Amino acid sequence: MPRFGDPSEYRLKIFREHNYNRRICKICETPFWTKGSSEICNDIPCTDYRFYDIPLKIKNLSYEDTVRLFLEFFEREGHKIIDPAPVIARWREDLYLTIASIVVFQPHVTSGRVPPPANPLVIAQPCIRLEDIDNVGLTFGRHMTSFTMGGHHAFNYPDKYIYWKDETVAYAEKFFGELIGVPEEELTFKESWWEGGGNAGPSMEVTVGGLEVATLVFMQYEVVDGGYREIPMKIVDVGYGIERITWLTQKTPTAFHAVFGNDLVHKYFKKIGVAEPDKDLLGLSSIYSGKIDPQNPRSLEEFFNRLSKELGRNRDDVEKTLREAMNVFAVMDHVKTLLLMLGDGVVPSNSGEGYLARLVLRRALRTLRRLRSDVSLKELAELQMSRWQDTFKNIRRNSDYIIRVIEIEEEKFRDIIRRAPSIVRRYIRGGLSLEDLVEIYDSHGIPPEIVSEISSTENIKVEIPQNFYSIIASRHSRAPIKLRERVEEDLVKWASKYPETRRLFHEDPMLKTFEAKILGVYNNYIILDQTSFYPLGGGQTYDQGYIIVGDKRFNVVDVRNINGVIIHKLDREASEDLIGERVKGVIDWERRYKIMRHHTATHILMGALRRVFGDHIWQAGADKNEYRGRLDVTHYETPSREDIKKIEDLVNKIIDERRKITARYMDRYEAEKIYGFSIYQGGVPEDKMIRIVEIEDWDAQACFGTHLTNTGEVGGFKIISTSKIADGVVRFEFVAGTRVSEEAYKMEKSLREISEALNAPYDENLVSRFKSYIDSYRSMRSIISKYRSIWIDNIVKRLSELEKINDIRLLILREPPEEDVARELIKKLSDSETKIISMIMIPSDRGVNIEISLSKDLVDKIDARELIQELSKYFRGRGGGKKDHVSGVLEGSIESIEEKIKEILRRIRA
RNA sequence: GGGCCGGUAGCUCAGGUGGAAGAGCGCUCGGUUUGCACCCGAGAGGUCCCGGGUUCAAAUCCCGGCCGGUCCA
Repeated sequence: MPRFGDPSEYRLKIFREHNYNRRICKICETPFWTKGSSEICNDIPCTDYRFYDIPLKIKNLSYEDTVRLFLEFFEREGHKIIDPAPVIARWREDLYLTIASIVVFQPHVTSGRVPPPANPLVIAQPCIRLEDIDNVGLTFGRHMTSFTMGGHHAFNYPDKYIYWKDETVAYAEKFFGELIGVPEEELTFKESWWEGGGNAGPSMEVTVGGLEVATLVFMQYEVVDGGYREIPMKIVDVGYGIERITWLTQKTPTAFHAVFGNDLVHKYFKKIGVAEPDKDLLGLSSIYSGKIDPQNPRSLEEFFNRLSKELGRNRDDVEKTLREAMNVFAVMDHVKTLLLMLGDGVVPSNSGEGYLARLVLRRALRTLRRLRSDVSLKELAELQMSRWQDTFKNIRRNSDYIIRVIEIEEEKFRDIIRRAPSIVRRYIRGGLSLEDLVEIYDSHGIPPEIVSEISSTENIKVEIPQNFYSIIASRHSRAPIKLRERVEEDLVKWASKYPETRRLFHEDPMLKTFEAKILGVYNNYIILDQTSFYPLGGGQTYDQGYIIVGDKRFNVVDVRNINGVIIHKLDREASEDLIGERVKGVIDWERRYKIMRHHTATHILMGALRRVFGDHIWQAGADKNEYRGRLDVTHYETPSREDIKKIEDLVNKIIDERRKITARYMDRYEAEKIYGFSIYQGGVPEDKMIRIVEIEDWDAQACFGTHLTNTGEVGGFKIISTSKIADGVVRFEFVAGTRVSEEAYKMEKSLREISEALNAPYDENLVSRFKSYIDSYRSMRSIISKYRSIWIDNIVKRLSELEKINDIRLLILREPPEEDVARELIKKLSDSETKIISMIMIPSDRGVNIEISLSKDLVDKIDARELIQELSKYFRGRGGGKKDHVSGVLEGSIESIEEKIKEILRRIRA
């Protein structure tokens, strides 16, 4: 696959007209375009950070200033400003995080199915990328896990051209040259190639004094079988690095100083308890930091060497100071990313997007531990919340939730650390192998550095391989994320030949019977021109019922939706002759109505949960059938009894208020604007017009399902169970309408059974009656234990009366009332007495269960195992045990076994 | 969604090659002692997560399930 596009892709008119020269970098051999005379590409690592020396017109932009400058510039240039989307890509099936501004428009716009909200447009989109999380800090802010991509996009349709490469380069020239004031010879366009998400195209990296400030991508191919095919829509996908530009204009030592503010950086060092590097060290570090390549540990060594040499300082002191500072920067970065994620409602979890939040959080906690800081993450988060809450509204809006969740997660991490020593010790058997290390991390989440700390107290040294985390990664198989259910391919192919089915169930959700025409037949599947049968989808199960054709009746057993064509599965094969026939359809209305009640109840519940718990409640799965509704949501703890009562009361209140329910098609961008992204609870339709189901002033969701006309029709609501199905995901199961009565009956039945078993009347006294039974049960137990000791005393008192054989007393407990007590007794006797053999014999359906115990002094003379062996020879039994205690089963009477054992004992001396 | 680890006394956990259910802390009682994890002695407390299987015998081995933890996507 070619790394670069054809050179002609980059030979633009604008470069020729504006007198740019194409050069090849002497160091990295990358082609680039410049008006200057430099023979190197002006990008790191071929150069140091030279941008500190480049004079600009605009100075000291804050992050917020840069965003405004960028948006307003492109607005003046005819772009419409679009509000940013959440950092959690809830509209994407294949992605958890918004990793670039173009993600906001995928896949619905880029696929051509939905027009963009404006064209061209500009957006300042906060993004999160975790691939380089290990590099954060090391590079002084070149890498950050969260950043804002200043995107300007133009979507060129075959019949509608907006603009392409020349205009894009011209914008960059104007923005960086005229507006920011970068001298023209300092602006460099490096030729490059971009690929991602199945698309590809030439790109150009805009660099200033070693800093890459923008990437201009021209999406024009799709990757097919390792080759490239031109796509009909050509997309300008440009990202300006808002943080980089902020850094460029402020010329602070690190991007963190520029973006977070010097004040916050100072506070972080102070709170964490790490000394800030002095001005000389930091100043020089920043210039050389461009040479650091995190993939190459030696580049870091060289960086420290170079610094200490030029400053004439101790090499190790320099390294220690800077490494600590790098860690502080990493914590700053992680906390900001965490605020953005939590602000958008992610709940930390052991799976899904919640895991990514936990990953960032745990890494911050580990870094703080490495710095030996005892500051709480919560405090550090609060510091940053005041920095960001005006810029990112969701951080302010959900601040209580953010703090609460950080507290909970910190506690969980502390738990792991607290438990770590005993877990690690479990693995230590003379040493710890790599396999042990991997398992400790993989199964218990304890990182090797903590293992090493713990094992060193036991004088065990642990070697941690450099590539530890890639070893972990390689142990895990890669499973595709969020796989969709598949319908058989031949069905899809068949269905695609037919027009979309008219959806009578949407036009009138209360329609019970309908007439239609058969359009297609395929085995036992048929397609109609219109139908009232609801197909499986949106977490609502399909309808059942029957259709009548002439004098034949077919039961409908399954209904599916294939791209708008609804296929009905019948209980038997239908003939193709039926095509064109009129049919009457009848849906199982009782069933459907129950399903609708559960579906509408789900929406009411969703609204209630978001009000009781907060904006972090998102649907993680749902299922509604005629028997019950099930809703899985993201939440950090299982709801208490009080919470559940509150939720039930709230839902029932909404039911009693008879709120209006409306379903209508809306422009998706308008819907997003009015209701927010929370309309996408059950997935995202890839259409311009989306169906919004709204419960008046309570809940609005993009939903395909059938709903009641007002909430009163739900009739009633009861949660029947809640459970935690994964960390951070809570499942609610509930019933609505007439099903509430059925559930109540089930509970009543249990209570009645209890009352019958107690022989007590089924009335309000049942509970106290039950409690008194429990009390008498307890007193019985204590009485029994008294009788037990009487029984034991009796036996002990008569020990002297026992028959002696060869001076050995023989105690036989025949069918004792309690086997366990008898066993306990013979064990105690064997401990306290001498010259005694105690036995238990209990008849069973297989013979006699026998147990023999020897007092300690007899063990030298007699082996209990030999005893049982010998007995089993006579009585066809089996048994074994230890030399002072055996058990087994023998076929014979208790008396005959007793005689035999006496005989054996008499023989012993002989 | 997948992999791995775990579930034993109120708590933290041991036991795990099948053979009589354990420790520390906590609790109760008695003794000792005016002080910050006092000491000594005695005692109570168990569905060894649940269900099935193998076996004379299962906390232990096998299968299924439930619950928790963790890592990866």
